[in-house]
Amino acid sequence: MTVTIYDVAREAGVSMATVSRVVNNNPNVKPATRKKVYEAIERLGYRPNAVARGLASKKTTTVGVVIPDISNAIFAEVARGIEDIANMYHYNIILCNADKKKDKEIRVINTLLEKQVDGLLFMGGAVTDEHLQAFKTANVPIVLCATSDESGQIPSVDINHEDAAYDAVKNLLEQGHTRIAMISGTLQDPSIGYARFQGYKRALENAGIAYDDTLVRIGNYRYESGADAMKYFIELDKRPTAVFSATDEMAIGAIHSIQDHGLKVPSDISVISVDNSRMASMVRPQLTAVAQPMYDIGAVSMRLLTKLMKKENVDQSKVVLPHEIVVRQSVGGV
Amino acid sequence: MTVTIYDVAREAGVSMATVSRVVNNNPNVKPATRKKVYEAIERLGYRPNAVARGLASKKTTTVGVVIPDISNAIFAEVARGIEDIANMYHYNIILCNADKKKDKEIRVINTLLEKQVDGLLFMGGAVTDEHLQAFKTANVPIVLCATSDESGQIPSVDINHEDAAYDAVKNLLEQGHTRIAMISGTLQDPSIGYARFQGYKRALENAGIAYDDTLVRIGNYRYESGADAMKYFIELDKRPTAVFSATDEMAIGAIHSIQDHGLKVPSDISVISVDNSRMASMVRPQLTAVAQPMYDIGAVSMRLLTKLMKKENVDQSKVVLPHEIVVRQSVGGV
DNA sequence: CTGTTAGCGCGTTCAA
DNA sequence: TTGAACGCGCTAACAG
Repeated sequence: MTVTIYDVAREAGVSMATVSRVVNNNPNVKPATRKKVYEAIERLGYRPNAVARGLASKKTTTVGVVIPDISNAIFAEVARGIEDIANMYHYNIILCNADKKKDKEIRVINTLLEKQVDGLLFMGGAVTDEHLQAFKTANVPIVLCATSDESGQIPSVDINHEDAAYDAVKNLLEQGHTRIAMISGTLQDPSIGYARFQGYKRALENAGIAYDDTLVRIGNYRYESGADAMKYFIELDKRPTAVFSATDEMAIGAIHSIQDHGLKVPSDISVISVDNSRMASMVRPQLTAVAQPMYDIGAVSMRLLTKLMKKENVDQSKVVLPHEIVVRQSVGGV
Repeated sequence: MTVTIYDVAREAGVSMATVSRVVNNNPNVKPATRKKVYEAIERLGYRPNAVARGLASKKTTTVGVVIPDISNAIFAEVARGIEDIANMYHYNIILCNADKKKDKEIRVINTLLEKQVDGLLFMGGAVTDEHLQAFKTANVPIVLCATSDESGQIPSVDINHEDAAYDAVKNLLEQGHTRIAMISGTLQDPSIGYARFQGYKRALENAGIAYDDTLVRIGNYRYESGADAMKYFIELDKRPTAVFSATDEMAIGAIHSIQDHGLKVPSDISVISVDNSRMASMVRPQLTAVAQPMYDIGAVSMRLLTKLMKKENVDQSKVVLPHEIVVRQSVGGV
């Protein structure tokens, strides 16, 4: 039924070793022989069995990717960066959604390891001791991608989320705002939640503004939660003149909420966020945001992983990509 | 270095066959033996090698997914549906972006087949003879997902794109519009481009309205192209009173373009589209659209694939999922 | 430049 | 209920 390297060998009148050589582009084959083999391959419709190859060579040319949720635009962008580079180096990726749930993450890491992936890209929630434990039993390289790692032992590529938030809020401060609210993600989420919240606090502190927790609402990253948070702020006695949102989507919810209350962005209330997803320029007014280079985070982490897999030595195993503020129309002076 | 089934056997004082049985939940093992084996596994930190398993059993419990572009929200949603169901049936997915390019598609199909996937989910552009050819050499089941197939020989799950477009335009017609423009995708794209364009024409025809090709612009699915097309329509001598867009994103571009020209949606110009992505409710006015159940398309196609892989017989190998119109605020009477 | 020979780690008969 | 032995399809020395 299935044609093997052995069939090709017989058809071409050579040994299977020779067939293996031509399939693997080993130069030690006489051109004439090579030609014979290629013809036999063609005639028989031979297709190399990567599983057998993987068993014999202990390399599968596939890497595992654990991601929170591929249907989230931000992560999908990272995934595209990963896949493009993987493709470039002839790797395939096995994609697993884990929704930032620790149990699910540990589980998929293990099945990925069972599948003998040559490396692992981990994008998740907090990296706990259990994660570290699982990583340790892997004897393949791992790089964290858009995920922070308190321990600092695992190679990683991300932006500095706290600085990004800090810069966003600083921008508001520079426009003269002093009553600045925040729509945060859950503080359990280390990078997007906690770090950005810390950046917000630090920026206020540096400006000598007292932190006021009535000006902070926790959202769930969705549009509606941004709108809800904004509604709350608007109804405050002393409403804020500017809002910092941890993500674009919540920021857009906030903008629409402001407009629905008959107020204007940015003249009544300014809005800024971190992400700069494609949606940022698809609202009116267009959203000013600190850009998170998601595609690059994916691409760079995959590139780093290829180096690790090839045992090349890397000078930087913890890379922090730069972020920058993209000024559009949602922020104005006070 | 790596601990094998053989090490476990020795540690537990049984044969490797027995270890294999307990790992595979074969009932023919005495509980006491099973326990011994489990303990040995635990002690040694044994992890089954799925590659070796795949070679021996000729099953990899992984399926290949070729997708146009994972960073596109629509496809990412499908992918999530696929992965959820795959996960449920203990399959993993290898994800390959192919950008609807035929060459790339053929290439990844082949490498996926080399990797011995147990099945293939294909989401691409047109299904050509070359595709059919590649599919034929696969001896694993294949299902087309959100992709049309002229030949009708391959199992598939999709919506009826022409009907969806027809229904969208009909909605406009029912509101009394007669000058209806269309922002189309490329006609080379069978489902989103060509089929939706045909639906548009058929709806006009049924209403006795002559087709006017000055009222059709081809976009590239992006926001900007929608805005550009709309700009063109607005500057027409006899501008349309309604616009049908092949996708949400272009529709949103159109809405903003209308607003930028000082006109209003829907009182001056109505807008409708097909997709109903999350963004549809993230614009003002919120977008009325025919809903494409992307998650379900992914989930159902994966479910179908599992049946095919298990050689269960399926009554429907060509499933067409229903679409429905989601009325929001972007369409009004003429 | 080419062929022979071992495994790679595991599933699976077939006996016992 | 258990074990011995073979083979899955291929890579990788090692000879020649």
